[in-house]
Amino acid sequence: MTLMKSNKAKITDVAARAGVSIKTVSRVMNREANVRPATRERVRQAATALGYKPNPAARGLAGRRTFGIGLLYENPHEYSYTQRTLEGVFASCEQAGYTLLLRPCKDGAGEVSRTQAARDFVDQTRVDGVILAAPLSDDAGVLGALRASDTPTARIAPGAPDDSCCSVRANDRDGARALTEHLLELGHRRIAFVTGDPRHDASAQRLAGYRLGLHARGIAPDEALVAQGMFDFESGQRAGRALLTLPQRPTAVFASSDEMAAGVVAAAHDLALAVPAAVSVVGFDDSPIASRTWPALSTARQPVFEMAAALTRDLIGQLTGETEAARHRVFDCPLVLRASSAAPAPRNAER
Amino acid sequence: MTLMKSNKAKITDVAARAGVSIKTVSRVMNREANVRPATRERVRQAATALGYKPNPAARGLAGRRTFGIGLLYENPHEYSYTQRTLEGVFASCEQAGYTLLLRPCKDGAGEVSRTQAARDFVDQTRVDGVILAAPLSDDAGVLGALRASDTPTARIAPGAPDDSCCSVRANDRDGARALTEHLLELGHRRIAFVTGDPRHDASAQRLAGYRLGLHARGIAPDEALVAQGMFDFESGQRAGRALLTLPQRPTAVFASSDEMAAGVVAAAHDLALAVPAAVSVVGFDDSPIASRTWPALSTARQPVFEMAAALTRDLIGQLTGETEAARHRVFDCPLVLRASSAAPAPRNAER
DNA sequence: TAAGGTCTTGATAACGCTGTCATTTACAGT
DNA sequence: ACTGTAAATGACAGCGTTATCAAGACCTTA
Repeated sequence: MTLMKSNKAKITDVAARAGVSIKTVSRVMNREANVRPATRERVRQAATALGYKPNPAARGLAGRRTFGIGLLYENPHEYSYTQRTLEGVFASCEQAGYTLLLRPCKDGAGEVSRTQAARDFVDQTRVDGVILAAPLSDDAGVLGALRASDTPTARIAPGAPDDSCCSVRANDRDGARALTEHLLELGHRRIAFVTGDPRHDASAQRLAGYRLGLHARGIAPDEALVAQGMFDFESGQRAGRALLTLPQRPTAVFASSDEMAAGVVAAAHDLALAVPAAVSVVGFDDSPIASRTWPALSTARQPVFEMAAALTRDLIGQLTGETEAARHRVFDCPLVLRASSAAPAPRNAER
Repeated sequence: MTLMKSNKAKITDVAARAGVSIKTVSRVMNREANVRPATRERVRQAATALGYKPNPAARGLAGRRTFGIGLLYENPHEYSYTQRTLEGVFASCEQAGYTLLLRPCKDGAGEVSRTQAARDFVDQTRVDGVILAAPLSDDAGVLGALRASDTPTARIAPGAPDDSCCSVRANDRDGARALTEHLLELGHRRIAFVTGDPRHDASAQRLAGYRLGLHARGIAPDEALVAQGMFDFESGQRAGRALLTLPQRPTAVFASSDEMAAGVVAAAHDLALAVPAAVSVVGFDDSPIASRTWPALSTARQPVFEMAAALTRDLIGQLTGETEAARHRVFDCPLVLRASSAAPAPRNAER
């Protein structure tokens, strides 16, 4: 007869092999204090020898925690942003022994169903905590559902951080201001701006940064040079076409996302305007597309991975009781200068 | 005194309210047969009234299944591919009441650690099944670890489908061939090709399709026109530069991914070669970047979402025993013609 | 009307872990 | 050696489900 390797080692097997009670094994596996080093070692060896891995379901049932972190996001206007966020969240989860669960919340669904999605998600998974990507981080329904279910929450780029949730955001305003100043230093005076999705607080921040930059140089804001976008390529292209066919064409366009900036570049090409010779274009984010357009985009780097990783660490810290108060982190957005911005053509070259 | 809403309804509460045993509640919640409609309805109402949601940990512990599906992927050469895959997997998971767990396997880590990552993942999560994105779907170590742990697996774009795993793939060869024929029909004769990451089976398939297309028109293959790429922008740009500075410059370049095609377009711009006037460029995938370059890329659409969703359905079908044999699906890649391909300049315009 | 099913239902034992609390052991101070 | 306190350990009761299996209810059919 064949001696089949028994299925899976359980805590009792380890306890038996190490000659201790299951409780002691539990203590060792959970790195609890008050276990004699020799005992700890004995248990460790038994566990290794048996290839023991605690059953997460049993742990969850007995201990009322799942070691799961949920990431909720709406349909991304830009794939890489979500992906990089996810990677950052994962990195911190892995380090802390947590598992990452995902829940995309399709757009097109009304607010009610986003709320419902959040509710369903926590009911179905019982994650220990959730991370909300923008613009979900400002969705009152989702926030309410999470609070009702008593699930610790952390928010990415919330409009109004509050002290019940950790949060993280980029310093959009200063980044936008720096980018504006970069264009001003190159000699631009007519600088157009393409705004982002108004549901994201970042949109307002970036616009504010742009205005601040102009103001600091005493340039009067011209509302005709501000076009509405939605952070995506299409809206950028549309805005670009509108701005670049203005009677008094701007010499530079600051699109407040790289996607939109790529759209502006495409619009410029369509109009046979060379970038940056005829018009400079800058974006925001330093997403992959920034280095894939031609010419490559000058932009401000949003450290998405680092932001997500830090936020996740904070959330887990809160879960384990290591952290008391909610942390609110702000990350700077350093300029990344590439080929799409240059000094404007001399005056006589303009039409 | 305040009457606090009790914490969470459990199965005994529902059973009590409906006047049945917990087993009957369990049956109703799991849609099992052999429950009288009237009873079923009574239980349903009790469950709804109490806001009852089964505790997944308890379910997992007692029932030896977690209703979790894991998605393992390596660092994406292209963000949107992973993201779209993930969305497709999620869609099917949600529909079937499964939860999606994620595990990125960073590249740079050696094969051992990818294997270890897979092992750790299933140990830590005890998911019911795992989906492997390419090129993990051909990683012997990962495959072995999964088999050893007896975890049902489904593979995206595996090199050699076998009958123990469901799989799905695009018809890369025919798509590439159609794209090649498109260029031939436009009148191109010197068509260069940029290959993809040799670890992906798709790379070989696309190259084969290209060759088949040429062969069918009796065009002798010219190995000087085939450059090695890795599916990413950088390698495409490098290959593009090399190909476009050849003494006998090709009139069209078929880069076997959109990312690389974008790189070729950038290389053409760098060399002041107009696209498509001086050189046509086509890609493969129809990823977001295809419509964001200028000019927008002609390409073949890989229906990633649909592929991932179908594969996940198959896997879940296998888990629930509805499906017996492993299915292997193949999806066509329809051409998407945009602005980057056109008839070559007349002969006398060439150098 | 009784026998022989089939459909419904329930009692109760797992599932593998953590929490609680009691007990044992170790060690410092006298 | 003796007591007191702290550290280390273990017994055992859950945690909230599903699985097993037996029992009861309800039809058919002869």
